[in-house]
Amino acid sequence: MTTRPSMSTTNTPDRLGRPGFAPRSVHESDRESQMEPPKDLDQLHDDVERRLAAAGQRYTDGRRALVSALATAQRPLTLRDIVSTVPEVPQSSAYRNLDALRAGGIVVRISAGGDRAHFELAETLLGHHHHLICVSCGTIEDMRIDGALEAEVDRALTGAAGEAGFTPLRHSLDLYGECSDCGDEA
Amino acid sequence: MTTRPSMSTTNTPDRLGRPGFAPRSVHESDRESQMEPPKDLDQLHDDVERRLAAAGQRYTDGRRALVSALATAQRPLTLRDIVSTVPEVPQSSAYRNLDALRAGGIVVRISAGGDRAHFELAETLLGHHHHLICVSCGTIEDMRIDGALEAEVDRALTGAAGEAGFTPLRHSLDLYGECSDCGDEA
DNA sequence: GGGTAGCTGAAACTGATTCTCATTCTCAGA
DNA sequence: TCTGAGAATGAGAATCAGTTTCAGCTACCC
Repeated sequence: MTTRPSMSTTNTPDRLGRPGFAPRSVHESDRESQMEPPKDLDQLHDDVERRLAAAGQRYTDGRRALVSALATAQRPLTLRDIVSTVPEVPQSSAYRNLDALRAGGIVVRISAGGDRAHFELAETLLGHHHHLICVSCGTIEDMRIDGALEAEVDRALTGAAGEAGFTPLRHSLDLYGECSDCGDEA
Repeated sequence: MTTRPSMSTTNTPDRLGRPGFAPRSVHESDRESQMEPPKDLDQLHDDVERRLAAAGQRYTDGRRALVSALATAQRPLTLRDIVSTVPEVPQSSAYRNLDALRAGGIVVRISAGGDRAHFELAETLLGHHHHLICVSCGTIEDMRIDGALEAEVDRALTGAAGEAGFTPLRHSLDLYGECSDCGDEA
């Protein structure tokens, strides 16, 4: 369960965090050995194109630009971030295309970081990870934790869910705090 | 302007779960022994009143009604839920008072469950807990997990946060899935 | 070339949340 | 009991993220 990209993604091709595209955070050098070598952007685009095709959708320039922006950013972005990074894609198209990418299991939407939604590539592309969320500026960074602990958490949650008659799909484990930038200011 | 990025509870008294007010989920009988006996509503109101007073704010009827609604609900509520439970408090006052209660560390706002925010009593009143979030109907239920695992998660997160130069405040561990109601329908 | 389904951009719309402002309430001090 | 200051309230307007609509465009198949 854990990793199912996102609720709406009923057509997601594969299951658990298959590490994929480039590593994104500074603190994962220790994982590098267990990961496939990071894909480059071209490989990512090929992968995305294949998935969209499987979902009967085209991989247009606009969508390609969005995926590039998300892949390059190394962290979840708000719609505003995305639109300012890729100004040639108007807001409405950005929303619509992110939606198409979500339906294709390429992108997930995160609601944790305050008022506005963040978007990032799905865990099937990035691997399972968690978030560091700055309570001051709302920035979200990726982080990974030990696999064994991950499994234990998953087991505990599944147990608790069962007791409540709840069918588990995935978990989210986020840490709220102050990022180095905001902490320094204080 | 209230704009303080939602989680602005920078004045929250303490970090991770000090158990307090009544137990709220079915699966915590095993914790009961380690908790203070559950407070009743009157005690809760006294506590809240004291905290608000300390923050230089009054505990008016409207605020009291909101706290009662949240305490009675046994789960996080949306603004809509709250207003329909306490129709004598108009929407604008509800938002404003929830804000005051947030500033006083009485209430927290949860953004996990989709588009609309949920509100619940702070962990200093309810004890540390997590959420089961239904991806179909958006309902959120409380749940608790084993204390030892909790500590381990906390340690792991704090470690990862440190590496990223991040000052940890609290974590959130939520399970997404389908609640029994929505699962049954399918 | 013609047809068609999927895309696009602009603009209007929706719904949650916040702000404004006139009015009312509370409470300490006179 | 009265008063003034400041806090709180209620109604409605404003804001803003996100969604929908619609007419025009494009890629692709025949």
